[in-house]
Amino acid sequence: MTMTTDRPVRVRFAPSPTGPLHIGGVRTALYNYLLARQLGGKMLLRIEDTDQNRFVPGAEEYILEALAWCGIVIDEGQGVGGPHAPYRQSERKPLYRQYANQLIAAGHAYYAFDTPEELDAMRLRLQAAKVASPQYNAITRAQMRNSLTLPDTEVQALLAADTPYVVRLKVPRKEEIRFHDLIRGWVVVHSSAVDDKVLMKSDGMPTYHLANIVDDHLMEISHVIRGEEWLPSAPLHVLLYRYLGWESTMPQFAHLPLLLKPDGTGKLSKRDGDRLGFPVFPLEWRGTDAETGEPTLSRGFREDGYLPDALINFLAFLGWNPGTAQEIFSMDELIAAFSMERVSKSPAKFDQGKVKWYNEHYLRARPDAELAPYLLAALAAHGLSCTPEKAVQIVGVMKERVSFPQDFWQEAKYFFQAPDSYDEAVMAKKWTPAVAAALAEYGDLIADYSRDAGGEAFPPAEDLKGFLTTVVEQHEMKIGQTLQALRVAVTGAAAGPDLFETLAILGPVEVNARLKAAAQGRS
RNA sequence: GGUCCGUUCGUCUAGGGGUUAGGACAGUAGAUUUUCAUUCUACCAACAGGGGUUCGAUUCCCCUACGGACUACCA
Repeated sequence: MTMTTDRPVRVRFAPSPTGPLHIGGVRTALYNYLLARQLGGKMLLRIEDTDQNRFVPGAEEYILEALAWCGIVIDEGQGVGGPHAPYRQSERKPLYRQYANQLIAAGHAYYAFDTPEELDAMRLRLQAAKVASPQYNAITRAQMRNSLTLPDTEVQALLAADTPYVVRLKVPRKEEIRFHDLIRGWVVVHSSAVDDKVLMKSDGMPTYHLANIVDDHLMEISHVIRGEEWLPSAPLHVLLYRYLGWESTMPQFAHLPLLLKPDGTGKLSKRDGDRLGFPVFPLEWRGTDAETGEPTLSRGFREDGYLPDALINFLAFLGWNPGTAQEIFSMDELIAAFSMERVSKSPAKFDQGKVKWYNEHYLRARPDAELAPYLLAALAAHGLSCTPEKAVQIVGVMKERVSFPQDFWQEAKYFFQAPDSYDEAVMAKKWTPAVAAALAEYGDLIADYSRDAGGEAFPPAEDLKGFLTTVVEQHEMKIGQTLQALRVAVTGAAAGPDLFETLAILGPVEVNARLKAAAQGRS
């Protein structure tokens, strides 16, 4: 088998625009991209839209946007251009015919005139006869209406009469087909298990199999990295390369393990996301239900608050690992560390908990200034605003305690709105008359301090703590007795970031006002 | 049904003929934080089963079981 290792590395991601890009597709694109970058090769994007019936408007744009959001950069192909344009197979339609003809001329393909009804009948007949694998193949084609069984004159007449036909590959009856897979090693399949696949459909469009091989060859693809669902048809593709005379430049294959549902078994599907409450698409998708025609909304990782770095890091580890203890990888680090040899053979279940963990990690690692816009946006949506500086401060103290950027608003609400209710369990226990008195004095003290500075002073957290210590000592109490009550009176909640940091952000005047409001409500 | 692929803690996985079978997530416990979260520490937890080969197999081979993909004029 030929291993064309010395030619330029060119990989491709070749999705069908039949809907939003699935998260498994994103991983396939990612592995392609990592390999291309690592080896200094090119990453192509080709749109495989040979099925006119399944075309979904907007899907192609979605794919482009999703890849861009993930940081997967396309070097050549749809949306970018390049020397092999067009990169949309529907626009390459005229190109495929000659290869089908070449195959027919060489005796490796033939015309088949069977109607769908005849094909159904054939399958029914074979099933009834308990044939192991009912298919159009070396044996059954002898009973069908094709250019192998019909006299030449009749074939010509049918063709001349524009009778609908397909072109099928003439798969040899007894032959062992071997090919090497980068992940699985040698795979051997007997040709009797491969059927005479349709290469050209009656509408004149090639099927996936023909178009894929022709384009991969023309576009000089060096590695075909795709999902495991393609493994069964790989022997067919090998045959195609051989019969087309391209075996010496046949790409290397790598069939990636599937992504499974988190519960139970089976391939991760669109429905699992809705069922289990997590996205399976990178971006939100507005589609229509295939059966009811109702508009549907599928959530996306982006809209759910996942950071692209986190998603990518997580996805990279679903089926691959560096063999070291390192778990956190930037895209550049992934590029450097990736290797197809370390991709596992077995499928992986999608782990919701782990993505969340990655997201929390990346959220905390992100500079406050980059997180602040999320808070600012939520504020604007609620008709509120604050200075960018304050937003930076708030996300700074909050990011340790949230999983997603959208949580900032929920968690930080009390920085913008005085509490309208208080944690009663804590208040009942901690808001004693003595504590109330001390806190009232504390509020006045810091407010006065601030007023002396023109109402503008925002003392640092340690000063605020110092004031409280002083007041509390005068009341012959311990500071610990007052802390919980102070927090709840000011924020309404029993838990939150460092109390004095919180007070520092709020400012003395506001703190005092809230303290008084809380006291009033309880007197 | 047939063909092909797969099978290590609940999950993602490392490892590999002789190991206390390692890490991460989750879970549990503790420490820190006079809060919660973070962080840190500890604990819990696995080689699908049966045959070989071998001094020795979780590792290599075979079988079984289980799981998955494919089996369209869809990709």
